[in-house]
Amino acid sequence: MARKVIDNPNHCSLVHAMNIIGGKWKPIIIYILANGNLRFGKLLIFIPTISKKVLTEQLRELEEDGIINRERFAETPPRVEYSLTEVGEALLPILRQLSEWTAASFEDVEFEACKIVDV
Amino acid sequence: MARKVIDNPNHCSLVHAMNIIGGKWKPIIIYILANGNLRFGKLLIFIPTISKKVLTEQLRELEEDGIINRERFAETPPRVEYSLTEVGEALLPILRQLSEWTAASFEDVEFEACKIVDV
DNA sequence: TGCCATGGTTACGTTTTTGTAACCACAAAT
DNA sequence: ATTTGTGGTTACAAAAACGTAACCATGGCA
Repeated sequence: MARKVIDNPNHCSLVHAMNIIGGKWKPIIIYILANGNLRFGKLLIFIPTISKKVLTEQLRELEEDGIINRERFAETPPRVEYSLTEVGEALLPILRQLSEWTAASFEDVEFEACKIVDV
Repeated sequence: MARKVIDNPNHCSLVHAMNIIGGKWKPIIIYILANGNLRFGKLLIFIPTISKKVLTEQLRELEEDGIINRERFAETPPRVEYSLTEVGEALLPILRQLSEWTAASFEDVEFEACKIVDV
């Protein structure tokens, strides 16, 4: 299935950035992976409202863009672990600032409420 | 028309941020308004691929979220000027970092190619 | 009197994104 | 021999976003 991105004739870096992290789920995936490697199944549990299909799609695109690594182990049942690349890690301080900006600018928003819990 | 936002039961600040700036056009609108107040018609020219309808929608939502101001002058034909609020201005350094991150991480992306030209 | 420009709105249709549910391959355990 | 668990894929349907073209109100101007 061909991937759709925003038309970006000027190669604008902001448009490019939004193509990479601008999906409904991608910032959340990145932020969750910031806490360490995670298997596909765990990601599904951490993001309870995402569907298998969409999670797969988002992970593939993030991998294609060099934001995350995908490591498949030769086991059965299969085990696959996702982790941030260096490029992906470099995004974290910016996402954190975005969170801080929201928390500071809007009431009823707590900083970092997307917290990781044990599953 | 009811506005659709991502379900955010935990009030996660990152999800909230993406609800506000995560659209296809919103970061671009914000970045363009960073250069000064602009009338509706000029915005349409600066973003040649957006439609009237969608621009109106995006501006209304940004206004509702306190990111931009809308000033209507009592003239005919009508004149309406859009500008960033303080909250919107606070977003600019973050968007700039996002641009820099993209430019540094990906080839064929120039920093700040979304430049303002005279119209 | 009629026409113009601005900043919209509306109805409608198309495209894109997201969701649902069923299915599959593999090997290990029962 | 059958079941189990993981990490998917596939066909299909629903929802959301986006685009197009027509329309409108206002007052100034010819």
